[in-house]
Amino acid sequence: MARNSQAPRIAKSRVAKSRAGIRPRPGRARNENGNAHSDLTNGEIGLDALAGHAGYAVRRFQIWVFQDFIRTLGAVDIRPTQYSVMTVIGANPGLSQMAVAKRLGIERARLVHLLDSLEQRELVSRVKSATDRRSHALHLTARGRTALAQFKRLAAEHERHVAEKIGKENREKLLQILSDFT
Amino acid sequence: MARNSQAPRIAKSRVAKSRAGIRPRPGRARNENGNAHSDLTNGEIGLDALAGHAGYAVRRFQIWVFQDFIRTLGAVDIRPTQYSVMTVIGANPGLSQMAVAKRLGIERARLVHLLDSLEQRELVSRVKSATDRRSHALHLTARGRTALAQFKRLAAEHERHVAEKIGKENREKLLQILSDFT
DNA sequence: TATTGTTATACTCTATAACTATA
DNA sequence: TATAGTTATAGAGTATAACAATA
Repeated sequence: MARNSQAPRIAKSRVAKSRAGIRPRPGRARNENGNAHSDLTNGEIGLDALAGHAGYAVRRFQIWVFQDFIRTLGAVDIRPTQYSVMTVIGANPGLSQMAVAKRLGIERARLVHLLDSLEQRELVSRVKSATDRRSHALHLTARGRTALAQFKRLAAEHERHVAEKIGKENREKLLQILSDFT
Repeated sequence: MARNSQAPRIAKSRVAKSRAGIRPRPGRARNENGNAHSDLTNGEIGLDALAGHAGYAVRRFQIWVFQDFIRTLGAVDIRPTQYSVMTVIGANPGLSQMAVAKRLGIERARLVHLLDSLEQRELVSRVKSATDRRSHALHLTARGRTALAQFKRLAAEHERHVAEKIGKENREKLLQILSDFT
């Protein structure tokens, strides 16, 4: 083990850690609530402490959902953010990059790269705005419209996976609870 | 505008885009559903197309929740993942790094850096396991236990913010729906 | 002066691979 | 051989700052 070894070790630009002298009570593990692993009697790692935290559950769920989305749309190589960009442009052709970025909560600097990639694939095109020559009007190409229709069918399949995972009613309740965040 | 300008432009390792000839119908914007901005009558950007997508709502909600967590625990400089690591170690002292990583769905390589930072701040310590000298038993330091108690009070305040945002009942329903992901 | 799109940088997070010391 | 911890690297994603063209 490099860390904590007695031999001097080379560390590039990282602060020295774990001074060898400091070691806490290495005896029988006792948890911070005073009980000796009472939450481990089932052999699993106790996480009661995180159970009441909305953010933790939401994070884990979001990871699952995105992974399923990426898997389900893997054959067409479209990720969630790319899908959301194409969907917004498809429903609102002519939007500027700023407008799309604001609507989706994406940094405009990042949208540049997302659009570069979609434009290379000839799914989206930038058109110079006639009224404001600083801005681009965004459109789907003919190919992009056809492709988006397919992406939407796959996304619907993905939504069915979500419904299978948490239950149809729960999915609908979830969408209702989070409707402000759409 | 550098992009699409007629003058030659230097592009480092990026594929040439937007051949100047190809420009889609720049006329009146018409959306891909065939209706002319029927979803824009209120002056807002239509997103009906994303409304039924659980992943999108969950992503936006998760961003909000994490930002509030980071803000609420900003004074103690603890981020969600650091909090979850300390909480699991606090509730299950003596766990190995692998066990913590698996339980929280973190890459073990990433946990190394997370623990480096927590160890530098003397909140967590690695103790060589007596039974398996490859592994470290993880413990909170005395300082870590005191600190975690304070973090938990702040996290509880954060949860109240969540309840204010989506409603007390909705928060509880959400936790129930997502209980499998804890 | 302010805004749009762009470029660039830095930092976080994720995903991998390889290395070491152990088992 | 396999596993635990570590190091390193590459790709997303996020957050900023600065710049040119245009308003």
